[in-house]
Amino acid sequence: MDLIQLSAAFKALGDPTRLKIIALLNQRDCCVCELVPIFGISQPSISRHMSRLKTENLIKETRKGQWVIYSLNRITLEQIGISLSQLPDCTLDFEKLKEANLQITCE
Amino acid sequence: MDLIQLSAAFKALGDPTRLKIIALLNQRDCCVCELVPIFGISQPSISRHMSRLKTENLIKETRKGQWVIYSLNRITLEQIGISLSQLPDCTLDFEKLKEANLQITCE
DNA sequence: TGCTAATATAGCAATATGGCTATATGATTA
DNA sequence: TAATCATATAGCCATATTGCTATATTAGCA
Repeated sequence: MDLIQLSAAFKALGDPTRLKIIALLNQRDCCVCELVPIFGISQPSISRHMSRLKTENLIKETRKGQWVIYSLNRITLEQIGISLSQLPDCTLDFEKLKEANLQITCE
Repeated sequence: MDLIQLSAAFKALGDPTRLKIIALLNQRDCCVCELVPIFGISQPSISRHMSRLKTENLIKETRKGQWVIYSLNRITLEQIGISLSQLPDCTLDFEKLKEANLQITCE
């Protein structure tokens, strides 16, 4: 997971409503019509949040009759945690800085 | 760390520039004037990103003469990782749903 | 087939975000 | 004290976000 993907995932988690949806799905699968009364916002708003979370691969959906059951994609959530503790190496950036003589060496 | 705080932290990490700043600071402390040439964006833009990261307690600053040395607040970063793997309990929300007879029980 | 329920999409408005330039502030040095 | 370097803040603009309502789509049932 590179920095661009990771920042996009964080952005998706960076909304109180979406993060709580993740917390709810962590407990059990839900459909949109259950989330609407929990949050007290409109059905289309919830639907769009789900779409956003799905784009970032944070959730999966299964149709069950007239309902769409959303469930947490725990693998992605785990990967995010791992990526956060294993941030990429930026040595190249620091080397370029040194070459350009822009590195600060105070003391 | 509650969901509101956590989502704010994720929002701060949810920008490619800020996340890379975090990755850079993970390697070594930096001042603003080193980050400017790395990103190729204006000094005020970097400064504002730092301010945002500081607000979310993700970084610390120390003045060293004319420079402000920014360093990673590893404790906060760790807490975020922990919070992500220990999402809060939402039993109450599900109970309210049940009371209101809005819980879906397909099959 | 026609009606209803659940979900998704389109389009709008208010607000937030992230870039910029200009300028202020703080510290060092001539 | 005046000039300079590093950083921060203010204000502007373009774009993204998040809510809404109206409407389309999809599935189940009389």
